[in-house]
Amino acid sequence: MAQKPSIPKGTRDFNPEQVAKRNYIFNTIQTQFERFGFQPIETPSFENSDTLMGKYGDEGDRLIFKILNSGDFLRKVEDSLYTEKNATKLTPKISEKALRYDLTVPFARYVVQHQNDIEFPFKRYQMQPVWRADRPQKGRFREFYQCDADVVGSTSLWQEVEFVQLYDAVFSALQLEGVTIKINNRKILSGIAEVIGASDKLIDFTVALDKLDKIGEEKVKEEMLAKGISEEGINKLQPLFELKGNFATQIQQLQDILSVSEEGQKGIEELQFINMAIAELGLQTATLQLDVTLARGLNYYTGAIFEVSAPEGVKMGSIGGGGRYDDLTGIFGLKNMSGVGISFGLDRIYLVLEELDAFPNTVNKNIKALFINFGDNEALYAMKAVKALRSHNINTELYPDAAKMGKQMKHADKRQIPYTILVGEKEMESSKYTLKHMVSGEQEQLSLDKLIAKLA
RNA sequence: GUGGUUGUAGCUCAGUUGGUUAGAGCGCCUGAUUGUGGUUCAGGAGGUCGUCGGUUCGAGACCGAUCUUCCACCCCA
Repeated sequence: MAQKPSIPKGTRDFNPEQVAKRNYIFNTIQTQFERFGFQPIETPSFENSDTLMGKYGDEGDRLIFKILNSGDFLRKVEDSLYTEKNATKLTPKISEKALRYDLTVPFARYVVQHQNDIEFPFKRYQMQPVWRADRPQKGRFREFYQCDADVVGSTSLWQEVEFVQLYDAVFSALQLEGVTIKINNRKILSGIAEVIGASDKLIDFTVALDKLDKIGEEKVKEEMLAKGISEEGINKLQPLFELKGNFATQIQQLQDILSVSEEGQKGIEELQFINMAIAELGLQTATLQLDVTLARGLNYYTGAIFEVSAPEGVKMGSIGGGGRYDDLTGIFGLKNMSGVGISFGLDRIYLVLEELDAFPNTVNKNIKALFINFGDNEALYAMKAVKALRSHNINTELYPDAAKMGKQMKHADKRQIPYTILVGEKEMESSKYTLKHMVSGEQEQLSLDKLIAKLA
């Protein structure tokens, strides 16, 4: 009868230590979000399917977890549709709800739905799990947390500047030094596509360009050619493959390439604005880097595109991403509402901190001392001390059973509790408490006041 | 969704061309030690070899399916 228990692939249980570490990351991000003026909202874990479907491209639709209708959901399905076995057609008939795929689209829905109650510009943050029916890999799960901060209702580029500062603030607070904030602009990509006569193939063009790091110049050219971009156009890209120098000099070179594209020029202006502001304001530990091959979320980004990569040497995909979307709420019927935002991948940040051994020791919320139980008389006496310690904000507890002392000590040892406190007949007579430091093994006799002073 | 990979005790892993009762280290339990854990010593428990089916006199090993792990694509945090 007993079945071997298991959890679905791509999901995880978290033990107390892991939860403590995750909360540390959550709290750090939350503190910075609030410092920058963002306010929290939450949305349901599942949405109506039509809210989500079609917002992330075909690939995205495939990765959305659909929720089966309740009841006798097959009864209403026409026989012909059922026997056709076409999932794309059948799914909408048997599933009307789906699990949240990211936090941005539900946020857009939220803004449109509550537009009359929202004071714009609206800065919100949201830290909730999202689900993707992806095939799991390292740092890639089917249930994971995103921590998003977005602003809607402002086209000001100062927002982009703020988000670069926010990324820097969070990763500095996490003592995760050396992350790279990559930035690009949709208008630059459009401009380049325009210049090479491939405006209608923008997505194909950028998807290929995005792989430059991974597969190299030649393969990128091959892929572009295969997607129908002319050889002449690809030749015009040559200067792009040879971009060199810092942010400002790369911008200079881009300016030459994009001189004939109005949209490209606009993108350059925006990047210049952001770069100059950041150069003036400075960053604590992160680096801002122009990356013209960066092409994420093109289904809705219209201006800046951000991606954060882990410090060099850590093998991990991006640990954050974001960008500006001029018309995300448009699909829900609210026009002219520009948004810009960033996301932190909690689970990946966890893996990076773990790999770099960068969690502080203080994440542990363990109790500071365990009272040894010598029997009901002694336990009642000890409980009074427990109560006194707790009233001084000292985390402590009494071992519940009068078990053998060895067992109780071992329990304290296993839980890595720093102190044990012994209160037996001897101590009760002298009104003292025997405090044992578990690492050194040293013991001392203390009055209650001294005990509190020592552990507080 | 495509291609590959992994699964043996709580954990990490051995297990020969298919051959008796499947092993080790660590961990766990008991005792040496009825007011002292982490060290030591003695003893002990624990596995339908991921699951289902097939080949065979005989399967942990070979074959198939399925689930799971990890990796590369695709895509993405």
